[in-house]
Amino acid sequence: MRMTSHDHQLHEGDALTAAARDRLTREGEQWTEMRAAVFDALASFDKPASAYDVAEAVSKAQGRRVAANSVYRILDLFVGANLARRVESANAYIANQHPDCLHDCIFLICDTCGQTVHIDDDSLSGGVRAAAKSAGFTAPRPVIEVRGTCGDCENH
Amino acid sequence: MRMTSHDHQLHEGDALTAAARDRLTREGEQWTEMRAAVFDALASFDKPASAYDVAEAVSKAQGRRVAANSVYRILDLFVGANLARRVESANAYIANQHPDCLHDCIFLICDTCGQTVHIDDDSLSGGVRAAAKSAGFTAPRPVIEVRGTCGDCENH
DNA sequence: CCCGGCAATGTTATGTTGTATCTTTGGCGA
DNA sequence: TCGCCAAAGATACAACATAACATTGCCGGG
Repeated sequence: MRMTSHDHQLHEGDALTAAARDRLTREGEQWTEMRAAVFDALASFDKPASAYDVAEAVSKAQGRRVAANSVYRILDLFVGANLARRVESANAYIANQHPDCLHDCIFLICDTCGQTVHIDDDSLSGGVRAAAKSAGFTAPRPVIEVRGTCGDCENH
Repeated sequence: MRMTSHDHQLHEGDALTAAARDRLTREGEQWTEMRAAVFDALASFDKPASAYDVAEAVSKAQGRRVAANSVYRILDLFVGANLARRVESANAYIANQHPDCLHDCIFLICDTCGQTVHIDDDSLSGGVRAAAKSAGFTAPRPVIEVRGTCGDCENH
Protein backbone atom coordinates (compact mmCIF):
# COMPACT_ATOMS: atom_id res chain seq x y z
CA MET A 1 0.00 0.00 0.00
CA ARG A 2 1.17 3.47 -0.85
CA MET A 3 0.81 5.78 2.11
CA THR A 4 1.79 8.94 0.32
CA SER A 5 -0.78 11.45 -0.67
CA HIS A 6 0.94 12.47 -3.87
CA ASP A 7 3.07 10.95 -6.56
CA HIS A 8 6.72 10.40 -5.90
CA GLN A 9 9.46 9.42 -8.18
CA LEU A 10 10.58 6.30 -6.37
CA HIS A 11 14.10 5.47 -7.40
CA GLU A 12 16.15 2.36 -7.16
CA GLY A 13 19.55 1.18 -8.28
CA ASP A 14 21.29 3.42 -10.77
CA ALA A 15 18.34 5.76 -11.01
CA LEU A 16 18.45 6.31 -7.27
CA THR A 17 22.16 6.99 -7.35
CA ALA A 18 21.67 9.43 -10.19
CA ALA A 19 18.90 11.21 -8.33
CA ALA A 20 21.09 11.45 -5.26
CA ARG A 21 23.99 12.82 -7.29
CA ASP A 22 21.78 15.41 -8.92
CA ARG A 23 20.31 16.47 -5.63
CA LEU A 24 23.66 16.83 -3.93
CA THR A 25 25.21 18.80 -6.76
CA ARG A 26 22.22 21.11 -6.81
CA GLU A 27 23.07 21.80 -3.17
CA GLY A 28 26.46 23.01 -4.33
CA GLU A 29 28.23 19.95 -2.98
CA GLN A 30 30.57 17.65 -4.83
CA TRP A 31 29.67 14.13 -5.83
CA THR A 32 32.99 12.45 -5.16
CA GLU A 33 34.00 8.81 -5.53
CA MET A 34 33.96 8.44 -1.79
CA ARG A 35 30.48 9.91 -1.49
CA ALA A 36 29.24 7.70 -4.29
CA ALA A 37 30.72 4.68 -2.56
CA VAL A 38 29.07 5.59 0.74
CA PHE A 39 25.74 6.16 -0.94
CA ASP A 40 25.90 2.88 -2.84
CA ALA A 41 26.82 1.03 0.32
CA LEU A 42 24.01 2.61 2.27
CA ALA A 43 21.48 1.96 -0.49
CA SER A 44 22.56 -1.67 -0.72
CA PHE A 45 21.29 -2.42 2.78
CA ASP A 46 17.71 -3.52 3.06
CA LYS A 47 17.43 -2.17 6.57
CA PRO A 48 18.92 0.71 8.52
CA ALA A 49 22.69 0.45 8.74
CA SER A 50 24.99 1.90 11.35
CA ALA A 51 27.81 4.15 10.27
CA TYR A 52 30.17 1.29 11.13
CA ASP A 53 28.18 -1.11 8.96
CA VAL A 54 28.53 1.35 6.09
CA ALA A 55 32.23 1.82 6.79
CA GLU A 56 32.72 -1.93 6.62
CA ALA A 57 30.77 -2.22 3.38
CA VAL A 58 32.72 0.60 1.78
CA SER A 59 35.98 -0.89 2.99
CA LYS A 60 35.08 -4.19 1.36
CA ALA A 61 34.03 -2.53 -1.88
CA GLN A 62 37.18 -0.44 -2.07
CA GLY A 63 39.62 -3.06 -0.87
CA ARG A 64 41.04 -0.69 1.72
CA ARG A 65 40.22 0.41 5.20
CA VAL A 66 37.86 3.35 5.40
CA ALA A 67 37.57 4.94 8.82
CA ALA A 68 34.26 5.46 10.55
CA ASN A 69 34.66 9.19 10.94
CA SER A 70 34.93 9.73 7.19
CA VAL A 71 31.69 7.85 6.84
CA TYR A 72 30.06 9.90 9.59
CA ARG A 73 30.99 13.12 7.85
CA ILE A 74 29.44 11.96 4.62
CA LEU A 75 26.33 10.54 6.27
CA ASP A 76 25.79 13.83 8.07
CA LEU A 77 26.10 15.61 4.76
CA PHE A 78 23.61 13.21 3.21
CA VAL A 79 21.11 13.71 5.99
CA GLY A 80 21.43 17.46 5.59
CA ALA A 81 20.84 17.16 1.87
CA ASN A 82 17.92 14.73 2.21
CA LEU A 83 19.79 11.86 0.58
CA ALA A 84 19.59 9.81 3.75
CA ARG A 85 17.70 9.71 7.00
CA ARG A 86 18.85 8.95 10.47
CA VAL A 87 16.74 6.44 12.38
CA GLU A 88 17.15 7.81 15.88
CA SER A 89 15.82 4.86 17.79
CA ALA A 90 18.23 2.53 15.99
CA ASN A 91 21.34 4.73 15.83
CA ALA A 92 21.36 3.96 12.13
CA TYR A 93 20.92 5.44 8.69
CA ILE A 94 18.85 4.60 5.66
CA ALA A 95 18.92 5.89 2.09
CA ASN A 96 16.06 8.13 1.07
CA GLN A 97 14.24 6.68 -1.93
CA HIS A 98 13.08 10.07 -3.15
CA PRO A 99 15.74 12.63 -2.33
CA ASP A 100 13.97 15.30 -4.37
CA CYS A 101 10.96 15.36 -2.12
CA LEU A 102 11.01 16.92 1.31
CA HIS A 103 8.97 15.15 3.96
CA ASP A 104 8.78 14.58 7.61
CA CYS A 105 8.72 10.85 7.50
CA ILE A 106 7.61 8.06 9.74
CA PHE A 107 9.60 4.87 10.19
CA LEU A 108 8.14 1.57 11.27
CA ILE A 109 10.91 -0.62 12.61
CA CYS A 110 10.48 -4.31 13.33
CA ASP A 111 12.12 -5.18 16.64
CA THR A 112 12.50 -8.78 15.49
CA CYS A 113 13.99 -8.59 12.01
CA GLY A 114 14.99 -4.97 11.75
CA GLN A 115 13.02 -4.39 8.57
CA THR A 116 12.03 -0.79 8.35
CA VAL A 117 9.31 0.71 6.28
CA HIS A 118 9.03 4.36 5.59
CA ILE A 119 5.72 6.10 5.27
CA ASP A 120 4.86 9.71 4.63
CA ASP A 121 1.78 11.09 6.24
CA ASP A 122 1.80 14.85 6.14
CA SER A 123 -1.31 15.16 8.26
CA LEU A 124 0.28 13.24 11.12
CA SER A 125 3.62 14.96 10.93
CA GLY A 126 1.83 18.26 10.48
CA GLY A 127 -0.05 17.64 13.69
CA VAL A 128 3.17 16.96 15.51
CA ARG A 129 4.71 20.11 14.08
CA ALA A 130 1.67 22.10 15.11
CA ALA A 131 1.84 20.76 18.65
CA ALA A 132 5.49 21.76 18.85
CA LYS A 133 4.77 25.20 17.49
CA SER A 134 1.96 25.81 19.95
CA ALA A 135 4.39 24.94 22.75
CA GLY A 136 6.71 27.68 21.54
CA PHE A 137 9.17 25.53 19.64
CA THR A 138 10.63 26.82 16.43
CA ALA A 139 12.49 25.06 13.63
CA PRO A 140 10.80 21.83 14.60
CA ARG A 141 12.21 18.63 13.23
CA PRO A 142 9.82 15.80 14.05
CA VAL A 143 11.19 12.39 14.86
CA ILE A 144 8.37 9.91 14.39
CA GLU A 145 9.23 6.24 14.62
CA VAL A 146 7.33 3.18 15.69
CA ARG A 147 8.93 0.10 17.19
CA GLY A 148 6.88 -3.06 16.87
CA THR A 149 6.58 -6.36 15.06
CA CYS A 150 6.12 -6.52 11.31
CA GLY A 151 3.54 -8.72 9.64
CA ASP A 152 6.10 -11.26 8.48
CA CYS A 153 7.58 -11.77 11.92
CA GLU A 154 4.16 -11.89 13.52
CA ASN A 155 3.27 -14.89 11.29
CA HIS A 156 6.41 -16.72 12.44
CA MET B 1 -1.17 25.10 28.25
CA ARG B 2 -2.28 21.65 29.24
CA MET B 3 -2.24 19.30 26.30
CA THR B 4 -3.81 16.37 28.03
CA SER B 5 -7.41 15.56 27.48
CA HIS B 6 -8.02 14.36 31.02
CA ASP B 7 -6.86 15.11 34.53
CA HIS B 8 -3.59 13.78 35.75
CA GLN B 9 -2.17 13.61 39.18
CA LEU B 10 1.04 15.50 38.52
CA HIS B 11 3.55 14.61 41.19
CA GLU B 12 6.71 16.25 42.36
CA GLY B 13 9.24 15.78 45.09
CA ASP B 14 8.30 13.28 47.77
CA ALA B 15 4.87 12.75 46.28
CA LEU B 16 6.42 11.73 42.99
CA THR B 17 8.79 9.33 44.71
CA ALA B 18 5.90 7.84 46.64
CA ALA B 19 3.85 7.41 43.48
CA ALA B 20 6.80 5.73 41.79
CA ARG B 21 7.31 3.40 44.74
CA ASP B 22 3.66 2.43 44.78
CA ARG B 23 3.58 1.83 41.08
CA LEU B 24 6.67 -0.35 41.11
CA THR B 25 5.55 -2.43 44.05
CA ARG B 26 2.18 -2.96 42.40
CA GLU B 27 4.16 -4.46 39.51
CA GLY B 28 5.53 -7.00 41.96
CA GLU B 29 8.96 -5.42 42.01
CA GLN B 30 10.94 -4.33 45.03
CA TRP B 31 11.55 -0.71 45.95
CA THR B 32 15.13 -0.99 47.13
CA GLU B 33 17.47 1.70 48.40
CA MET B 34 19.37 1.55 45.16
CA ARG B 35 16.23 1.96 43.09
CA ALA B 36 15.09 4.83 45.23
CA ALA B 37 18.47 6.49 44.82
CA VAL B 38 18.35 6.08 41.05
CA PHE B 39 14.84 7.43 40.88
CA ASP B 40 15.67 10.44 43.04
CA ALA B 41 18.74 11.17 40.97
CA LEU B 42 16.80 10.92 37.74
CA ALA B 43 13.98 13.10 39.05
CA SER B 44 16.45 15.72 40.24
CA PHE B 45 17.52 16.51 36.69
CA ASP B 46 15.56 19.19 34.91
CA LYS B 47 16.33 17.69 31.54
CA PRO B 48 16.93 14.23 30.15
CA ALA B 49 19.93 12.56 31.74
CA SER B 50 22.11 9.82 30.33
CA ALA B 51 22.57 6.66 32.33
CA TYR B 52 26.09 7.82 33.03
CA ASP B 53 24.84 11.17 34.32
CA VAL B 54 22.55 9.29 36.67
CA ALA B 55 25.33 6.97 37.75
CA GLU B 56 27.46 9.96 38.60
CA ALA B 57 24.68 11.64 40.56
CA VAL B 58 23.97 8.46 42.50
CA SER B 59 27.67 7.98 43.17
CA LYS B 60 27.87 11.47 44.60
CA ALA B 61 24.76 11.02 46.71
CA GLN B 62 25.96 7.69 48.08
CA GLY B 63 29.59 8.61 48.53
CA ARG B 64 30.69 5.53 46.65
CA ARG B 65 31.17 4.52 43.07
CA VAL B 66 28.08 3.09 41.40
CA ALA B 67 28.69 1.37 38.09
CA ALA B 68 26.79 2.32 34.96
CA ASN B 69 25.47 -1.16 34.32
CA SER B 70 23.63 -1.24 37.62
CA VAL B 71 22.00 2.03 36.65
CA TYR B 72 21.09 0.67 33.23
CA ARG B 73 19.38 -2.32 34.77
CA ILE B 74 17.29 -0.10 37.00
CA LEU B 75 16.47 2.42 34.27
CA ASP B 76 15.31 -0.40 32.02
CA LEU B 77 13.11 -1.64 34.82
CA PHE B 78 11.74 1.86 35.32
CA VAL B 79 10.96 2.29 31.65
CA GLY B 80 9.17 -1.05 31.65
CA ALA B 81 7.14 0.00 34.67
CA ASN B 82 6.34 3.48 33.34
CA LEU B 83 8.36 5.25 36.02
CA ALA B 84 10.70 6.69 33.43
CA ARG B 85 10.89 7.29 29.72
CA ARG B 86 13.72 6.94 27.32
CA VAL B 87 14.30 9.88 25.00
CA GLU B 88 15.54 8.04 21.93
CA SER B 89 16.91 10.99 20.03
CA ALA B 90 19.02 12.01 23.04
CA ASN B 91 20.09 8.61 24.34
CA ALA B 92 18.78 9.75 27.69
CA TYR B 93 16.13 9.16 30.30
CA ILE B 94 13.61 11.30 32.09
CA ALA B 95 11.37 10.63 35.08
CA ASN B 96 7.69 10.23 34.35
CA GLN B 97 5.65 12.78 36.31
CA HIS B 98 2.59 10.60 36.40
CA PRO B 99 3.65 6.98 36.57
CA ASP B 100 0.09 5.80 37.15
CA CYS B 101 -1.10 6.93 33.79
CA LEU B 102 -0.22 5.14 30.59
CA HIS B 103 0.38 7.33 27.58
CA ASP B 104 2.25 7.44 24.36
CA CYS B 105 3.97 10.70 24.94
CA ILE B 106 5.59 13.35 22.83
CA PHE B 107 8.82 15.06 23.79
CA LEU B 108 9.90 18.46 22.59
CA ILE B 109 13.65 18.78 23.03
CA CYS B 110 15.47 22.09 22.67
CA ASP B 111 18.66 21.58 20.68
CA THR B 112 20.18 24.63 22.34
CA CYS B 113 19.54 24.21 26.05
CA GLY B 114 18.37 20.62 26.27
CA GLN B 115 15.13 21.53 28.05
CA THR B 116 12.54 18.95 27.28
CA VAL B 117 8.83 19.30 27.61
CA HIS B 118 6.50 16.39 27.60
CA ILE B 119 3.07 16.57 26.10
CA ASP B 120 0.37 13.97 25.77
CA ASP B 121 -1.82 14.09 22.74
CA ASP B 122 -3.69 10.87 22.32
CA SER B 123 -5.14 11.86 18.99
CA LEU B 124 -1.68 12.35 17.48
CA SER B 125 -0.18 9.23 18.98
CA GLY B 126 -3.35 7.34 18.11
CA GLY B 127 -2.93 8.39 14.50
CA VAL B 128 0.63 7.13 14.50
CA ARG B 129 -0.47 3.84 16.04
CA ALA B 130 -3.19 3.51 13.46
CA ALA B 131 -0.75 4.11 10.62
CA ALA B 132 1.52 1.42 12.01
CA LYS B 133 -1.35 -1.00 12.41
CA SER B 134 -2.56 -0.46 8.87
CA ALA B 135 0.97 -1.28 7.68
CA GLY B 136 0.75 -4.63 9.45
CA PHE B 137 2.74 -3.73 12.55
CA THR B 138 1.66 -5.14 15.87
CA ALA B 139 2.57 -4.20 19.42
CA PRO B 140 3.38 -0.72 18.22
CA ARG B 141 5.34 1.55 20.51
CA PRO B 142 5.39 5.03 19.05
CA VAL B 143 8.46 7.19 19.45
CA ILE B 144 7.40 10.78 18.86
CA GLU B 145 9.93 13.47 19.55
CA VAL B 146 10.58 16.90 18.13
CA ARG B 147 13.97 18.56 18.01
CA GLY B 148 13.90 22.31 17.74
CA THR B 149 14.45 25.53 19.63
CA CYS B 150 12.42 26.41 22.70
CA GLY B 151 10.85 29.82 23.23
CA ASP B 152 13.44 30.87 25.80
CA CYS B 153 16.39 30.12 23.54
CA GLU B 154 14.70 31.71 20.56
CA ASN B 155 14.49 35.03 22.48
CA HIS B 156 18.24 34.90 23.15
C1' DC C 1 54.51 28.00 -13.71
C1' DC C 2 53.96 27.89 -8.77
C1' DC C 3 52.03 28.69 -4.77
C1' DG C 4 48.39 29.89 -1.47
C1' DG C 5 43.90 28.59 -0.21
C1' DC C 6 40.35 25.43 0.34
C1' DA C 7 37.42 21.31 0.39
C1' DA C 8 37.71 16.45 1.03
C1' DT C 9 39.59 12.76 3.07
C1' DG C 10 42.95 10.21 6.03
C1' DT C 11 45.00 9.08 10.63
C1' DT C 12 44.93 8.61 15.27
C1' DA C 13 43.07 9.09 19.50
C1' DT C 14 39.51 9.53 22.67
C1' DG C 15 34.83 10.24 24.48
C1' DT C 16 30.17 8.36 25.16
C1' DT C 17 26.66 4.90 25.35
C1' DG C 18 25.28 0.13 26.06
C1' DT C 19 25.96 -5.16 27.17
C1' DA C 20 27.89 -9.49 28.71
C1' DT C 21 29.63 -12.37 32.15
C1' DC C 22 30.59 -13.74 36.32
C1' DT C 23 30.74 -12.88 41.41
C1' DT C 24 28.95 -11.37 45.80
C1' DT C 25 25.40 -10.20 49.02
C1' DG C 26 21.42 -10.73 51.69
C1' DG C 27 16.71 -12.23 52.49
C1' DC C 28 13.64 -16.01 53.03
C1' DG C 29 11.49 -20.44 53.18
C1' DA C 30 12.24 -25.75 53.54
C1' DT D 1 21.37 -24.33 58.56
C1' DC D 2 21.10 -24.80 53.90
C1' DG D 3 19.85 -23.83 49.30
C1' DC D 4 17.64 -20.78 46.35
C1' DC D 5 16.92 -16.51 44.14
C1' DA D 6 16.64 -11.51 43.22
C1' DA D 7 19.55 -7.59 43.44
C1' DA D 8 23.61 -5.43 42.89
C1' DG D 9 28.81 -5.21 42.27
C1' DA D 10 33.04 -5.78 39.38
C1' DT D 11 35.22 -6.13 35.24
C1' DA D 12 35.58 -6.24 30.61
C1' DC D 13 34.34 -5.16 26.20
C1' DA D 14 31.32 -3.84 22.17
C1' DA D 15 29.10 -0.24 19.64
C1' DC D 16 28.39 4.48 18.53
C1' DA D 17 30.27 9.17 17.88
C1' DT D 18 33.54 13.09 17.75
C1' DA D 19 38.01 15.80 18.18
C1' DA D 20 42.30 17.30 16.43
C1' DC D 21 45.51 17.45 13.28
C1' DA D 22 47.87 15.84 8.79
C1' DT D 23 47.66 14.96 3.89
C1' DT D 24 46.01 15.25 -0.81
C1' DG D 25 44.55 17.31 -4.87
C1' DC D 26 42.28 20.85 -7.36
C1' DC D 27 41.88 25.58 -8.83
C1' DG D 28 42.62 30.55 -9.38
C1' DG D 29 45.84 34.71 -8.91
C1' DG D 30 50.27 36.33 -9.45
